[in-house]
Amino acid sequence: MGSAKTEIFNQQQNEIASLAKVLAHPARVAILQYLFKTNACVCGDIVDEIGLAQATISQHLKELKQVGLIKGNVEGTSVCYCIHPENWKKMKSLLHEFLDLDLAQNSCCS
Amino acid sequence: MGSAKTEIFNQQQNEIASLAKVLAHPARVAILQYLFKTNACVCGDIVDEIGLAQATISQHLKELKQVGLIKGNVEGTSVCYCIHPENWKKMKSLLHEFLDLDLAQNSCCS
DNA sequence: TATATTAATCGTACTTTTACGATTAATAAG
DNA sequence: CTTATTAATCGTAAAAGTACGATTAATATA
Repeated sequence: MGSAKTEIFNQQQNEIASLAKVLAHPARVAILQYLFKTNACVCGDIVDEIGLAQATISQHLKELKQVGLIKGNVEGTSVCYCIHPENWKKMKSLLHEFLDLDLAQNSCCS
Repeated sequence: MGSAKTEIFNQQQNEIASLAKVLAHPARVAILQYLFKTNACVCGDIVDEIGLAQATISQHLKELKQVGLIKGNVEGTSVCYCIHPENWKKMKSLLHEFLDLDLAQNSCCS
């Protein structure tokens, strides 16, 4: 039905999925990398850096902001974006916890 | 248009997005966690463990198999699944590389 | 005040994802 | 050979995601 049955999963599973979902588009990955690279906050340069329409970038920025990975400051007519350090760290630890699950020494599927 | 403009992004960005996309559903997160937990490979138990229809689970398993995170062995009338250790490690290092980008000591957005 | 600039939002078209019942294919058991 | 079991695939409905032009809102400048 196009929408996941989140009720049947626990909070951690849904959180991991939500965070992964926001990383599941190359444009958003590129935006985050660009924000890390420029360090100083950036606004509409993102539109120039990435080759997508202004409306599309704005939409992606909204999603990144909604999960809390970035924050934006209004500066005159433009808006300055940057990584949200605390929330980035939270995401990191949540994903690390999942990614670092122990691999079985022997798997039955050879 | 529903499909991402992958041409305008580099390979790393597209790979990160692809891997994130497969983790972007709680059912697939739950399946992976269950495979880690059971260690020994599992087949249709996954359908019982998670409360989704057999066809839906089969679809999710297909996606996990397509990105290489799991593999399946036919055993009689049932199929045994497990984590693909090498590919899991590859995904881990790719995502770690991205997640561990350095945070700026001072961000201009206060 | 009028005009320019910047970014968010609206409306829309199209694609992909999610979910499930029904069917099919393959193997095991009688 | 027939029947049961298991899982993949098909078909389909509904929801969500992607992208962009056009519009709107807010601020800066002349």
